[in-house]
Amino acid sequence: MLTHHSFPRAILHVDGDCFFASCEIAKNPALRGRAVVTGKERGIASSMSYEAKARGVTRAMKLSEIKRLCPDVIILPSDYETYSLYSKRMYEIVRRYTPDIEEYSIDECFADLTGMRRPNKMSYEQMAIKIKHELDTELGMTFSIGLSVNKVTAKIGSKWRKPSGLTIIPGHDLHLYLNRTLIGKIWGIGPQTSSYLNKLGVITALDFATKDPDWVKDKLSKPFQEIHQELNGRFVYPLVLGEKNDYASISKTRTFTPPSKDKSLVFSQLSKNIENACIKLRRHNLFAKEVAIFIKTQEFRYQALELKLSQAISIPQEILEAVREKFDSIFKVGTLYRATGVVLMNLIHSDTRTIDLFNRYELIDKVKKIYEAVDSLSARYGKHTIFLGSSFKAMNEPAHKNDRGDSSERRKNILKGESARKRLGIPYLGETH
DNA sequence: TCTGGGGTCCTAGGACCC
DNA sequence: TCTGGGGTCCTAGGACCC
Repeated sequence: MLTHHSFPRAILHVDGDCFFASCEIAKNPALRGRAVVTGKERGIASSMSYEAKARGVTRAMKLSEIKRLCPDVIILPSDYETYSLYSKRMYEIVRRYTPDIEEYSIDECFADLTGMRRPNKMSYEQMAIKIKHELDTELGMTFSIGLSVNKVTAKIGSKWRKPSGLTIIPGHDLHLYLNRTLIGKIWGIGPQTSSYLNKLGVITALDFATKDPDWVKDKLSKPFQEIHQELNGRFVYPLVLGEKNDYASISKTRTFTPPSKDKSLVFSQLSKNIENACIKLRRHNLFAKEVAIFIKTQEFRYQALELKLSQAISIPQEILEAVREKFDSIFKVGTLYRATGVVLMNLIHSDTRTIDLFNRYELIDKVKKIYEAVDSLSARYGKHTIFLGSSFKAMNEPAHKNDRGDSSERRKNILKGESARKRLGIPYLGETH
């Protein structure tokens, strides 16, 4: 075993440059050279081409603001099917050089190239160069790449020069890069921790890396001790190999405009979210044993409830049944609501033979047949061809449908919001802020 | 950084048990 | 009604990521 004397790894991080906008341009080359922005369906920019960035367009900027800055901008709705396709092609190109790929997100992946010099008959650097070249030319967009000794430092590399950068950071040069990187820019160090560290006199990543491990242990929790290790060149975070198909939780959240006091409308919004969450659940052959729902007021306060289901389920009716009466206990008359959401937790795979599933094979079979039909109709005619009566009111509101139309009706429903940094917490029974 | 949406992991502290 | 300590499991909430 090699666990005792560790050898340097060769970890690659690949990051698509303004990925969504680049996919749109790759798909439609007539857009090349233009200011392209995606996120039309939300009313705010989610990705923009460098031409748009050069004109001052930033993430989460309102479309009206963008048009003012840049009247000839092309604004497109997000097209996740296309982005996923390009994403898969990205993984496959990297996979030519190693089977050890982590499909980290739609526009990023990690690859462990360690030990592949002999089979590939080239150095790690040559592999990085070839991978980048193949990605750029075959996909028609640019990628930024980092090559280093672990995931955290490979990420520093891919961020070092953008767009279209390739940065190699050997272990013995790490300090040169860390010295020029603010601690808050390190993967896994967020605003809380970086301002805390700043107060302790830690400004750069090198300041942090050179602290004693005992000091770090004393001041911070485990994830940060691990980051500290990686910044010192150790390999701590393994790559998560293979396709992502199991989930710890599945959630669906939607903000609707305008906010409403109408109980049946709010409930139908929730119903729609539950339906969509269940579609995803079934797509992955999963069943949920726990569900949390919440409604969010105009003042961003949450009312939530959580229930454990006696049986694992994957159809919305059962969840709705369980939720319906309880909904009344959290819904406050006269309060304006702006969003609803559902989180399905405690998920189990359908081929896991558990007692409660076993007893329900008959039902599951029946429901499965119905929903197979529903899901296939939805696939053919659009996601919302068939929906529950309880979702009806929500279906009449086109605000967030991903259609490419641009009716005035759509326009008036476009979200006025900006981006949120805060993750939605799900407080247990009652309110927080 | 004033409010999208979808995830993951960790930890402190309470409940409960011996 | 005071006094000890240790272990495990669970949950709410925090922090972070894309």
